[in-house]
Amino acid sequence: MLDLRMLRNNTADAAAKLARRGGNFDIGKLVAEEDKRQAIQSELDAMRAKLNETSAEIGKLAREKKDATAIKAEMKQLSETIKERENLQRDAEAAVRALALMIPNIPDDSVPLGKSEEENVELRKWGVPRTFDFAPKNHQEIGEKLGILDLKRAAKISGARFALYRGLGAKLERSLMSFMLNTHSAKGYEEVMPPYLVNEKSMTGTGQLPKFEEDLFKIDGGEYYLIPTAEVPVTNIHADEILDGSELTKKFCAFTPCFRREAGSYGKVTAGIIRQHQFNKVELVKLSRPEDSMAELEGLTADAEDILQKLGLPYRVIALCTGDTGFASAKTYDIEVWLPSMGKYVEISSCSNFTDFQARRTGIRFKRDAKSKPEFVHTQNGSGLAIGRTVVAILENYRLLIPLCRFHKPFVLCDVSCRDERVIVNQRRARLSQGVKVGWDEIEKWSKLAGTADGLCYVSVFGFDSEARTEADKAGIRLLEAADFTSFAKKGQYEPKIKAKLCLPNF
RNA sequence: GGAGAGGUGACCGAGUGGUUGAAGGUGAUGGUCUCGAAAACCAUUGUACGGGAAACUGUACCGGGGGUUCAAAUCCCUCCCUCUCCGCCA
Repeated sequence: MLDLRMLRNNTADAAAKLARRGGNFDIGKLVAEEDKRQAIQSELDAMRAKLNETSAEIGKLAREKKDATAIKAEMKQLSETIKERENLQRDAEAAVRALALMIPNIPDDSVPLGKSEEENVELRKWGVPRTFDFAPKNHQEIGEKLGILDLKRAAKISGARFALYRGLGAKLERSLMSFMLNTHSAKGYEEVMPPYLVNEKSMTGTGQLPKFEEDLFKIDGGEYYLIPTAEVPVTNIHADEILDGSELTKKFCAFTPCFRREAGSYGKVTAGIIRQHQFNKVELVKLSRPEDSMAELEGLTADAEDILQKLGLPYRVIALCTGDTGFASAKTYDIEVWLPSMGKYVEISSCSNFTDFQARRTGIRFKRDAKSKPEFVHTQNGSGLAIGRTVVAILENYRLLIPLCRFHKPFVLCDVSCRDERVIVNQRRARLSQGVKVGWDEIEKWSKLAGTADGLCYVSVFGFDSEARTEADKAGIRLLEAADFTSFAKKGQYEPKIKAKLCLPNF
C-alpha cells in the first residue's frame, strides 16, 4: 500500500511513476475517496466532541440531582445521527482501502524502463554453461531413468504438476534443503519454521490478496490459504509491531513447501517439475531500515547467488524492468540458472525490495530510539533457492554422478552404479577410507563391474570449493571438472546408458 | 470433543456505568546528586487521524465486531485468541 498522504500531496508525480509499470492506476479516484472520507471524519469528530461534552454535563446534573430529560432527548437525537454518520464513514473507509490495496508499489528510479520481460536487463553471469554435442536429456528423463523422479505416479496420486521424489531423489531434495538453510543461517539469518496455512490478513499484508486470489489455494470451508511462498508467514512475524531500531536489519531464512494454482499458465513451461502446484523452497526475508534497504537487497541477492556458486551451477542475474516487476516490489532481481535441455537460463530465485509497501500493509514499524516517531521498515525477500529447480539444474548440468560434495559434514559420496548397489558402494567406501586415489581407471572398472556394456559413465563433481578440494586431496580423491566430463563423453560418441546413484549423507 | 478461567499501555497489574487515555509497579528517557557508577530523588514516557506556524487541541483505540445507554474498559450478544483440567490424537 502506498502512503495516502504522499499520494495526495504528489498525485501527478506518483501517477507518472506508476505509469512506468504500464497499465492504468486511478490515483485520482483514490485521492477523491480519501478526501471524502476525511470530510466525513471531521464532521463526525465535531459531533462526538459535542456529545462527549454534553454527556459530562448530564453526569454533573445527575450528581446534583437536577433534571436533564430535555438534554438527554437532544443527545439521543445526536447519538443517532452519529450512528448514521458512522455507517457512512465505514463505507468511505472501505472504499479507500479497496482502491488503495489494488495499486502496486512505485518502481525504484534505478529500475530499467520497459514493458515486458523482453526488456529486462542482464547484469552479470557466473560460470560457463556446459555444451554438449548431443541433445542433452532433460531432468525428467534423467530423473525417471535414475528412478529418483516418478511423475506418473505423482499424477496418479494428485494430478498434473505434482512430483514424487523417490529414494536418492528424495534424499537429494532433503539434503539441498539442509545445505541451503545451513549456509544462510551461518550468515546470520534466523532459521524459522512457519505455518503453511495463513489467514487472509497475512496474505493481504504481503500483497497476494486481494488482487491475486486466483493464484492461491484456499482451504475449502475455512478461512485459511496455503502459502505460495514462505514470504507470507515470515514477513508477517512482526506484523502490527513496533520494533526497536537496534534490532534491524532482521534476517530470516525458512524452508517451506509452496503451493500455487498456476491458473492460466498452461502456455508456459510444463515439462517435468519446473512448474508445480507444490514445490519446496528456502526463502530469505529481511526487515531493514529504509536507508539500508537497497544495500540489503544486493546482499540478499548475493546470498542467494552463493548457493548456486557453491553448487557450481552457471547462472545469470537480471534486473526486471518496470513492466515486469511484481505488484508489491519496488525493485527485483531474478537469478536464472542454466538448463542445458532448454538451452537457456531459467528463473530459480527472485529477489525484491518492497520498500515500505508491505510494511504499511502489515504494520511493521520501528523506532530509531526511545523518543523518535515510529517509521515503517522496509522489507526484502528472495528465494535462496527454489529447491525443485535446483534439483533440475543439478540433474541437467551434471548428468548426475556426484562423487563428492559438501552438503553436510559427512561427505556425500556418490557412486557410479550398478546392478548391485551395495557391492559398489561398499567397495567404493572401502577405497575411500583407505585413501586410494580414485581416477578414471577406477571409475571405468567400477562401471564395468556394475555391468554397463559400454563401460562409460558420467562423473562430475559439484559444489566443491577450495575447502572441499583440500579435504578431497587429503582423502586421495581426484576431483573431476566439467571439462573431463565432456571429453569423456566425446570418447564414447554417444550417451552412456549407465545408471547413476546418488549417495547422500546419513542424517 | 467435555468442563472451567482469562484477554487492559513496552512489560506486570488495578479498575464493574460519568474529569479513566486509564491507579500502582517495572522498564526506558532527561535531570539532580557523584571523580565516575550504583542507590536515592524529581520529571517525562502510547498509537492513529484531523486542526494549528507553534504551544496546543479535537476524535478514536482497554482482543475483533455488534447492541443497551445521554454516557461503556466497565452491562448484554457474538466471534477470535490464550491458559487449566478431562478425553482423544502425532
